[in-house]
This record gives sequence, C-alpha cells and structure tokens, in this order.
Amino acid sequence: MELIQDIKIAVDAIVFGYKQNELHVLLVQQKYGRLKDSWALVGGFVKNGEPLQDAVHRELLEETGIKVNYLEQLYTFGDDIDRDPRFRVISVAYFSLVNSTKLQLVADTDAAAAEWFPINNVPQLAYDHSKILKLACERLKSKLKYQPIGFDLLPKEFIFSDLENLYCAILEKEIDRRNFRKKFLSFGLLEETGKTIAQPAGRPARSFRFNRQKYKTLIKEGFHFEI
Amino acid sequence: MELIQDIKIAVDAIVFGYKQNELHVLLVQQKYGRLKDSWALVGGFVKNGEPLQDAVHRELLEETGIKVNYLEQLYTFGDDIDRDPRFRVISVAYFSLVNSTKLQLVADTDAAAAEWFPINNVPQLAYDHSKILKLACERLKSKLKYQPIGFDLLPKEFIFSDLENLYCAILEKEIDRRNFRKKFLSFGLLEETGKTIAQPAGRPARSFRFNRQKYKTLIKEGFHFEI
DNA sequence: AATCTAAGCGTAATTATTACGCAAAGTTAA
DNA sequence: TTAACTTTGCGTAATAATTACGCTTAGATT
Repeated sequence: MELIQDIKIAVDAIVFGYKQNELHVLLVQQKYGRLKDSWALVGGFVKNGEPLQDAVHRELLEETGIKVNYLEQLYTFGDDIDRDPRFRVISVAYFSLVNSTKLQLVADTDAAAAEWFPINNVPQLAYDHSKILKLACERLKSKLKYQPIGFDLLPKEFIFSDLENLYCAILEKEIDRRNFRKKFLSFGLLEETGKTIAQPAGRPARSFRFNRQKYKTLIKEGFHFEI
Repeated sequence: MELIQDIKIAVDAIVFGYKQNELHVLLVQQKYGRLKDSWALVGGFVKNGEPLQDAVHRELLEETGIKVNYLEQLYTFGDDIDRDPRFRVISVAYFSLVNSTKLQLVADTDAAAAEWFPINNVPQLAYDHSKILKLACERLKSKLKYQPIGFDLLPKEFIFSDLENLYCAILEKEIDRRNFRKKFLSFGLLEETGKTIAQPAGRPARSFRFNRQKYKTLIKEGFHFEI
C-alpha cells in the first residue's frame, strides 16, 4: 500500500419487529452531530479488538437496550465513498428480528432515543440508511419464504391467524388461511400448547409453539423449509 | 471512539470456473511474506478513495489478468480478530464466475502466479481462505437453483449435455437428462443457434444461447427462475 | 448393413398446490 | 333461550408441477 489506509469501519443494524399486525423497524434519533434530530439505524464504529458481531450487540444494547432473537449479516456498504459526509466509512449492515411484544425499549440513553416505526411509515433517514433498509426488507421477504424466521418476530406461543397475518404483511399477498395451516402443520414443526386463546369473535384458537430442536434435526436430514 | 481505530480493510475474490466437466477455483501463490509459497484467494487492500467493487476488479486484473462475467458480494469476515497474523484485517469477500475456456491467465505477475484447481482438489490455503471458499461453494450451490448463473460459467454457445453436467457437478446430484431439458426449454430463455456440435459418439447436439435480455424482461413481469 | 451411443421427444404416474365447502365453538343480539 | 354471526379447524375435488422412463433419431464405428 503506497499510502496509509484511512478508512473507518462501522456496523449498522436493521431491527425488525411485529406489532399491531404490522411489520415495524427500530430507529434512533441522532442527538449530536451535523445530522442531529434526523432518524437513523442503530449503529456505530467498531472497536479495535472487537469482533463485528460483538460490535452490533454492543450498539444495540447501548442505544436501545434490546436483545435480538435473530441476527445475520446483510451487506457491506463500501462502494459509495461519500456515504458519510465526515470521512470514508464502510458499514457492515446486520439484519435482525425481535419479538417486540416482549422487549422494553430503554426510555432514553446517552446517545439516542429509540422508537418503532411501521414499515410503511418510515421517516427520512440519515446517510444511506434508506437504501440499507430497502435491501433489508427485500431480504426479509425472500428469506421468510425459505427459512422459518417468522417465529422470531412472534411470542413463543402464538395462534395461526397471527402467523398467517405476519406472512401476509411481509410477503404483501393474500394467503388462503386453510392451505396455509395445512402446509405448516405438514412440516411437523409446530406443537400444540394445549391452550386456547379467546378471540374477539368466533371460535377460540389453539395456540402453538415452534419446535426449533426438531427443525435442526430435520435440516441435518436434508429437509428444506419452503412456504 | 476512545482510541483511534486501527483496522485494515481488504477484499478477496473467489473465482469459479468450469472446465473438463469440473468446477474449478482460481488461486494465487504468495510470493512474499510469512506465508510465501502457500496458495490463497485473489485479494488485497482497498485504496483510500477506491470503491470496494473497484478494488476487487483491480486485484483480479493485477494478479490474474481476468475479467469476470459475474461478481457479487459474499460475506464480510471480521469476527476473527486474528485471521491475519500481521494485524487486524477485515475482508469483504466477493464471489465471481468466469467462462474459463475464454480467458487467458497472465503467466506471471509481480505479486503472484495464478492457477486453476478442481474444487475437489484444492491445496491448503493461507489465512481463513478455506472457510471463505467453503461459504462460496455453498452460496454457488444454492444460487444455481434459483438464478440462471450457470451460463456465466459456460461459453456463449453451449449444448444441453454441458449445461446438465455443470448442474450435476455443482449440485452434486443426478439429474434426469430429459426432464432437465424440458424444464429449461419451458422457460423460453434459450434460443437455438441453428448449429449442431458433433459428439465423440451418438447424435450431434444442437447448440443454444441464453437470452439474457429476455430474462430481464421476464423478471420485471414477476418471473421466478427455479430449477 | 448391423451395432453402438447420445440427443431429442413424448406420455403416464405420482406428488404438490390451489380453490373452496362445511362443521365446530364460541359471542352477541333479539 | 335461541337465532344470528364470526372465526377456527378439517376435508375433498380440481388443477398444476414433478418425476420416471420408453422410444425414435442421427450420427460414428465395426
């Protein structure tokens, strides 16, 4: 290398949650800097001896106080030299899912105020975060079809109509209730809790649990989840 | 950030080719440094004002002289702090496909000697490059099923038995020749060149071209490729 | 001319998906 | 108390997709 490399490396997290029958994304409001008050993804610089994943978990904890169910690397944004107006920053974006009914957001921390936004009503975002969010939405949509990640957005015990609504909301299409149920049950990955949940109207619904252990076993045997 | 960030950023490229009915990967032999003589993926440090993609293309050109048909980001390796014995390096790995019958490797350059290795006969690799290669193989295998990327490994004009062998080799399973042909033709993405290719034995085979333009059009109409 | 080999086409059997009718189990209103 | 209403839960027929595999064709070889 002729010149000393002068590139900073950061991580950003797209956190998806599901409440009120809608997909939500977690954003934080910038408190300092040139982009003060504007909303952005959770994120920050990586420390010298810190693995990337640890950096994401640390930022999530510091800025929002949450622990995610599911975390995977999404994409590394490093082609646009000027994505950060201060200096060159390459960002490794992560994609995560939480059961938003369970968690409590921290009211207010040093760096930021965190808030859930319905995915169809997101404010303008700082940096290139809109682009990152868009990619994350596409990934969620395609991944939901071939991996059982929907459960990471729901409570441990759930009813079929909630699972179905989640799939409808994210895939943005109508699903036949009866075929959906039949297909899911045919995998043998759901177990009844024995409990029923009273509905506002109509027959009470049985609640189910996702058997993650069984899923892992099936995977080893060559099973392929596909909805 | 309390301390000045001191992390270097590099790119690595996994280059796949297909010859002698086998999947191959392109490797370079280290000429200097502690890992002299050992084989590694093509790669190097990113320059200050250089987009990541440009860095990959530059390294490929410098170290091997090739131009790839297909390039996409694979994964960013930054959890293992000591993956490079010298200092902390985060590597953004790219995944690429070339038609290896077309290209000429540069005989020898300043930095390295490049060579094709059959995927089932790869030498020990430097750094964590075996891990990277493994991930790339998995990605290739899954991607081949739902995107028409096999054509990037073949000459522009090809015959069905070559396409079929490529799928068999990468997916590591037997495919019924007749059903494979039927399915592919049903997409309407292949056009006959009008030429036939004499075989060592048996009936001569018709050659085909992949209609990339048509594929793009179909995609916009919601078409989903799946083999 | 008979034999061999791989390409190319077709068809039946099986499996998966989709559409949708209807009973069951509750609540609410008359 | 019962009729009306709503959503869950199960089943079945129609349609579509996949798989298995036989047979003809077009060349080279013996």
